[in-house]
Amino acid sequence: MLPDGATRHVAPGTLPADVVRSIGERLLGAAVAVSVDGEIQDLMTPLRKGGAFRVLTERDPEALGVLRHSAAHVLATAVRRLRPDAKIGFGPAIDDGFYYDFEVASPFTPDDLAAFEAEMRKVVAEKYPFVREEVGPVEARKRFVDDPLKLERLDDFTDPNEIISTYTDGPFIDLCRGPHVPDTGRLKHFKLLNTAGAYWRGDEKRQMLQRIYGTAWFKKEELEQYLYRLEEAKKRDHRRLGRELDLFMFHPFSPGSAFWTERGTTVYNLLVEYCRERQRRDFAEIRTPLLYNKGLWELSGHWGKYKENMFLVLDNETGEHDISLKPMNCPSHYMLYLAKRHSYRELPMRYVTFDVLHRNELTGALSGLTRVRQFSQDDCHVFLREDQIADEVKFLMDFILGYYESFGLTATLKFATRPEQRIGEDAMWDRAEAGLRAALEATGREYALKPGDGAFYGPKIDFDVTDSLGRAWQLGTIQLDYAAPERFDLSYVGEDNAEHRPVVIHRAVSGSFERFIAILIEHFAGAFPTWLPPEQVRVLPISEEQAPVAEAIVERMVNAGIRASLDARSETLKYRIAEGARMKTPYMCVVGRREAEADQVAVNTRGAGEGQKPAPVSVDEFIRRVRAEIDTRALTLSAGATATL
RNA sequence: GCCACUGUAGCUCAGGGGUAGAGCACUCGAUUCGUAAUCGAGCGGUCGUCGGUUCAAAUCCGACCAGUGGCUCCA
Repeated sequence: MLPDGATRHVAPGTLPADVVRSIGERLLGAAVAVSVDGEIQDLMTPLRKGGAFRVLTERDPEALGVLRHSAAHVLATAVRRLRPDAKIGFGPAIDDGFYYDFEVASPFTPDDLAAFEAEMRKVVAEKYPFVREEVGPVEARKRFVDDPLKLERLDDFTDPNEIISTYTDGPFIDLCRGPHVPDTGRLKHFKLLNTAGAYWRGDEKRQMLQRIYGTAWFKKEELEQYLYRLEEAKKRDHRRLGRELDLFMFHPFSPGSAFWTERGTTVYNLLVEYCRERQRRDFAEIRTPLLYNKGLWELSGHWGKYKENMFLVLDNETGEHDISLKPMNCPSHYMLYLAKRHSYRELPMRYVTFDVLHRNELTGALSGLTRVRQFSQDDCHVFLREDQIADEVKFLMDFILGYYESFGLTATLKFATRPEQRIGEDAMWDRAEAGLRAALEATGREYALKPGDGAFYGPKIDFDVTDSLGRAWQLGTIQLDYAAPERFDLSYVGEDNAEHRPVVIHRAVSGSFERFIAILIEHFAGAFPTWLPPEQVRVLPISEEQAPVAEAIVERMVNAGIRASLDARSETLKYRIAEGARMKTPYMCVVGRREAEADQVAVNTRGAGEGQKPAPVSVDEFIRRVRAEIDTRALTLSAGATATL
């Protein structure tokens, strides 16, 4: 069945290429692959079933994955030519590109990368067809006798009747499911990007392979756009903007912990305040200690499962390292819950805290503000009855998504189930997963399934936001926990006057303020909405003559609760405008003779671009508008508008 | 923690066995300016740290520290 409704009847085993040829010879030249009932396959894999048949050309987004997968093979072909000793691992297509893993005696250098790319261009010029063959496991093993990694992969095929496919392009053969483009000549616009180490099969106990990353596109402009996008993303990088906007810094004396400048601290505190404000009504804020004896962690299970990540402190009296900085808040919240008897009437009970946490992250895992050793979460623990789970999850989800929305952020949802390393019995996990999933589905939102990705004490829903480089970061989370109430013997008194076991939900919204700020910096490219930046308004007198008037205007703004400052330096207006713009100040108010006489300011709005026509607004009116923007936490800047009100 | 790369002035970077460089920032002076960097002068670095090779090391080699990109882990 073709998209136009026509049908072709072919025998099973017919090659898609033949079907495409029957439609048109020209189409065959443009075809990259075909889609049969939504499944993508290449032109040289025999058809096994009929169905909706669609020819994929360079215009179809699904074809890109096929191209990139083939690009990985071309890369391997080139590497094998220049480094015949290289053993091949896996080489899939990924978002925006592809990679291939190799096991080699000595790692690749950047020079090698250039040589491989040049060799790839030769392989492309040679236009080797991708030839698919289907063999049994025994024959397959013969073909890869010299490739131990491929042999290990073949160990997974235990059925002797299994059909295994191989693809050959010129001198290179790979164990591969496909699909592929018809020949290596289809690959035109590509670039190798970098090398990296990667554990064989993602297992840190196995040997480290050398991975080469690359990108490939159908059109030259697409490749150029992609490379341009990478450059632009770097300009948004929160580490760079953090320095340029003078928000925070890092120092080798405390790797993984941020030093917040005066400006950065202002932003940080504003976010904490905002977060606190949104939770004032429905959550109870508490504070608990930072240091604990190991007894608490033994009770919670962290001592066994999480000790590697905890900073241990020497107890001078015992001479033992049996005190630790808390890496999580949960156990301390349970302590406070345990201090009283609770009625079913109190539930759900929500404890929230902003305490500082420390986690001893691996040095190689640290990254700017997104992965640090010291941070604060807006961490909440809800104690509730089992029958309240669905309502509570909905409440928390609405809260989290509403919070993101107020920043213009959107998150993707993940449902993560039991990991291998876990506490609690399977029956408990069955109940927890079913309960959380039901609550999640009741909200009707889309989500991705992440099997085995749950916390060691329970399944969770994660809220991910991506940074400017496309890396996903977990911000919010909702984690269901049946284990902790057991371990800590938590209880409440029910309607029946008997003791019952509550359920605990762990919840974070920002993930951590550190990570959240990183995401916000990149999301706004450093240009925060009016309520958030350290400096909201900068007032610039044109000459010394207006300096006293400008100073008085700043005073009025500050009294109105606006973070305004004066720039009356002996520099040209041009210079001061440029600097204010570089610091991404929302408004720059110029005061010249005309404005001074009329009690006005000429407002330059951030983002309006060079050569904008500054708007004269009365000082009182401008203050009123900025205040309104701050109070509503508006995401756009409009206080500079000239409209007469 | 593992693999690769990087580390030169506060920032961005050039230099690459033989006297340490630029622009910006900063300080001072001049300029008082109508919208995206005014001119001049000055200050500022034992070239990440420690060791080795060498007549001589910022430069070559090694270890360590930190950062970057990945892997593993993870808010």
